[in-house]
Amino acid sequence: MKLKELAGQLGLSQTTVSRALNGYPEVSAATRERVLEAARRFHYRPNVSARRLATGRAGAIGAVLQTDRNLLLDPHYVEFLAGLGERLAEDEIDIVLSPARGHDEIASYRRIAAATRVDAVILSSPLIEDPRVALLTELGLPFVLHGRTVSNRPHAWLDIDNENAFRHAANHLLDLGHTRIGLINGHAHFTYAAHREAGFRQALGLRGVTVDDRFIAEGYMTDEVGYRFTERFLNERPRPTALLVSSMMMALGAFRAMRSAGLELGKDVSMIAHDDVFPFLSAARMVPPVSTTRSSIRAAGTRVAELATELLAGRDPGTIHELWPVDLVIRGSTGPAPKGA
Amino acid sequence: MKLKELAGQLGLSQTTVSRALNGYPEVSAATRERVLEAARRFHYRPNVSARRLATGRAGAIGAVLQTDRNLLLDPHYVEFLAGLGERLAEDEIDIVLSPARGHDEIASYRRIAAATRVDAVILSSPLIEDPRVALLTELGLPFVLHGRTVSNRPHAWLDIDNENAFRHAANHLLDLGHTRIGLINGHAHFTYAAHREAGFRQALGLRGVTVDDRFIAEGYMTDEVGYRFTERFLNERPRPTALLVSSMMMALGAFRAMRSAGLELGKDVSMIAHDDVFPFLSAARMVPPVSTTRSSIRAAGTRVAELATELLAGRDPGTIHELWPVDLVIRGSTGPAPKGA
DNA sequence: ACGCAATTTGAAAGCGCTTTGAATGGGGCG
DNA sequence: CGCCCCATTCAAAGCGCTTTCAAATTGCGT
Repeated sequence: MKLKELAGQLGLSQTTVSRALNGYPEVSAATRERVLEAARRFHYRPNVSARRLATGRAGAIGAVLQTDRNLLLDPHYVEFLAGLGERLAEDEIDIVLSPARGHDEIASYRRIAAATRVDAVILSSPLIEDPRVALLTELGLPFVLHGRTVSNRPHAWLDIDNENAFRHAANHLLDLGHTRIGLINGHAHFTYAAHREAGFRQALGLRGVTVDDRFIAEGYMTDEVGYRFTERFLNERPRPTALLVSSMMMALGAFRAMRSAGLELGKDVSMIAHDDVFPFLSAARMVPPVSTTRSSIRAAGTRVAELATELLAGRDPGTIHELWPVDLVIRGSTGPAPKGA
Repeated sequence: MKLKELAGQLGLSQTTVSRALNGYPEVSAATRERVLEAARRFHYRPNVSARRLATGRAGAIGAVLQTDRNLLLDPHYVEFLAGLGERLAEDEIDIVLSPARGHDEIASYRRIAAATRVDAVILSSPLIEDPRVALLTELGLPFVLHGRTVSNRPHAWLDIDNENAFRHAANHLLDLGHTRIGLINGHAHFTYAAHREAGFRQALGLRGVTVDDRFIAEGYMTDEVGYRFTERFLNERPRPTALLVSSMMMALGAFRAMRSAGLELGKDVSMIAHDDVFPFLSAARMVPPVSTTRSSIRAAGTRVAELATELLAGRDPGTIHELWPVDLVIRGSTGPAPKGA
């Protein structure tokens, strides 16, 4: 069933039917209702390619899938994509995935821009200085950045306030009397990791607590890495009495490492982890429940989708900046620093 | 630069230029070369939407992203997507991602079929009896299944020989004198997990070794789950002397659990894990190197992409069946059963 | 009643490509 | 030398939708 046929059935012109379907105002309410009803009845579905050709829009947004690094980081990325995709689906916008090997990532973006198959792209996990912003600006390909990076080009971004989140978390631990606090972080070249470390250091610095570099570690945000770093930290003497952890994945490993070492979470060692709110991984339901800095990465994806839509509607990227506050949720995994530790 | 302009520049008709560009035979070699050169020089890029409209093809293949279950299974899925996408990219075919909550997965496929935005879809991680095959057959949406399921509808699939893989692996352990062998598997409703268990049971059965159900476990294929099951197994008395593990992710956890228990891999406990060949997770480089049943899931993605292309070219889905043999790679993690265990 | 503006509808011209069917020119053959 | 066939090329007709511009209808004030 194509538009022409539908129009024929209704005894109307394609023009009117098209307008009725797309919500243009110059159609009478009665006609619109009639058209919508008929469209439903005949299961009319506009042909996307035709629409795209006529409007000059691809109706799709691109995302690059790094295929040779960080695959273990995926749960975070996929969760973000889930939020992004769910929101875009409402507007009938596709999300098209371009796999790219890390080394020719730049080439990938060039290809995407040249291919004109997407109206915009989403950038994730930016580095502290990320060349992609300049590149896409030059290519004229609209984009929304999830995270932040230094750049003098005005561009759209949404980020969570990692620095404050970890500052607050560290402060909370300091308030509880902890002074030997470890940080298990993502790779330091990522902005979010740098921000978290900065917040952490500032909190300690303001209280005159020296940061012990042996207790700062960075790596892939996986269970295993969490385990290894925690194990290493706990073998130091004196060992840290509290841990700040960048991901719930890592926290799982950290938790097991403590148990292996015969230490009790929330008593012998306190922990606050960053919680991206995975549906299958509830910090609240763990035993003990884990204190977290919490911010739904899926919600961020949803919002980024909206921002992308606004961008395509013509909004100036330079005006699109959102910095989300992060909740600090205190639960059983944090307790006063043990006395004689 | 559009086709018409390019044709104008060359003093040729659109027809000829289009044919030259798309490799049709009725263009003289000289003309073709001239056209290709000009296209390059003017950075000509065909408009995808126009081409899609004219050919009636979406130029895209769909993949559904389960957003509320199995996200931890993602590394496997994403690795598969990477292979799929890389191959499809060569043919300028997009991969579009449709996020779907598990409960309305069926609705998602209906929506995808109705929207006509993709020419085919890829099905992953099939259940033993998977309703999607019947659904898509009825909807008339071509698809390729990665894995297998019972269905009387002829359909295209590619799978690895999980049953034989685990039979061989189990046989190898039996040859080494192991009789108490544990199986740490993916969820049993997935076909691949069922096949692996079947292969495992057959091998033991043929040697008259009874399978101890306490040593069979299934769960998400993550590090953590591997750790927990292994820990549980090792606490039994007598404990298993060997383990068959469905994923390298799980194997990492299993390995740590052994270490925690003071046991040495390859001596006190042997292990063979299934290796999907993640670029960042090399079984060969571990200490000790891990024996594996090996089959690159990325390569499978690549091949599925090719099969999908053939499907779209008109090949009968009923003729597309590929069952890949799986290598058994023996390394240091397997050794003779300990004497007095 | 009449004229004018506002409302509603329609015809037709694209959007940029593919593909059908026809035209052109040159070469081989009798 | 004339004819037929093949290799090339082209003009034009779509593909299914959006959108411009014009036409038809309605409503209103005077």
